[in-house]
Amino acid sequence: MSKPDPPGDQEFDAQGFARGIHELLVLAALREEPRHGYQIALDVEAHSNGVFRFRHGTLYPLLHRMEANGLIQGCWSSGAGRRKKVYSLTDIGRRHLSGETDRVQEILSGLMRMLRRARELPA
Amino acid sequence: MSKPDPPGDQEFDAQGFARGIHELLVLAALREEPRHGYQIALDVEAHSNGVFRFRHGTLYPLLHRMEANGLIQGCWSSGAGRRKKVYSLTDIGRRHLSGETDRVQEILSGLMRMLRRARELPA
DNA sequence: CGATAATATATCGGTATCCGATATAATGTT
DNA sequence: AACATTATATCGGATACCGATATATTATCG
Repeated sequence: MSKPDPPGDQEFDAQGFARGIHELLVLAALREEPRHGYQIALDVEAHSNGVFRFRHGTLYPLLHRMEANGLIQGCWSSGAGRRKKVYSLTDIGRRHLSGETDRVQEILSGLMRMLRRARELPA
Repeated sequence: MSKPDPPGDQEFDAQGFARGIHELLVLAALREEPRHGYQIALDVEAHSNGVFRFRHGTLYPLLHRMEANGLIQGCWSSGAGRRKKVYSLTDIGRRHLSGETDRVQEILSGLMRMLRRARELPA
């Protein structure tokens, strides 16, 4: 009763945040301009200094899910060359990104605070 | 072949980090002194400003897993009152915590960098 | 030109995790 | 006596991650 979330618009909470982290990375990667899947993976890897890496078995199902959920929209590039499905943010996705960024940053801050605390202890 | 990890000593990587975040929180909570499960939950909630909360269905299986994996060790308080299982860090758990803290902080830094990047963009 | 690597997308299935629901029981409170 | 809180435990559904596998095009190199 307290969760009227329509399927396709579940939000990150501190609990689910871990699960949804990849989703947020995709949204962030699409912030500037549309990209196709492979590009997103490279982008995320580059901008996280190689810390985050998408596996194929993770990336493509994720993109399908996010498209089904209305966060992104993909269209096949009709040009020459290899077929690519280029994704762009929908309004929902854009709102989602800006809305959740603050919250996730707060979560990360809390997390770093806890880790720092554990570090600073004398023994 | 590249993963000789004995069961019970899997480490966080950027991928698995999300999965193991609760584990790290438990380790951090036990850094100072032994605590029992319920106490750990309250501690984590307090020190994360309520951002992280353990559900029962998450906490206790997690503690059992971590004990089975040798990261923590629990013993039942034999005193009066409600029965409590008091957990303390093992050497492995302590090493794990200090070893992974750096790495996770690096991961979080990378994550925050990406989010900040997405925020700073003009439109 | 033929072989190999890199690009690019897709799906399946095993496994692990999270979490709501449910159960139990002792203690504190009113 | 009734109820809330403390305290632990387990089960099962839902979901996500990821290795493996498949397919096809383009680039590179000998």
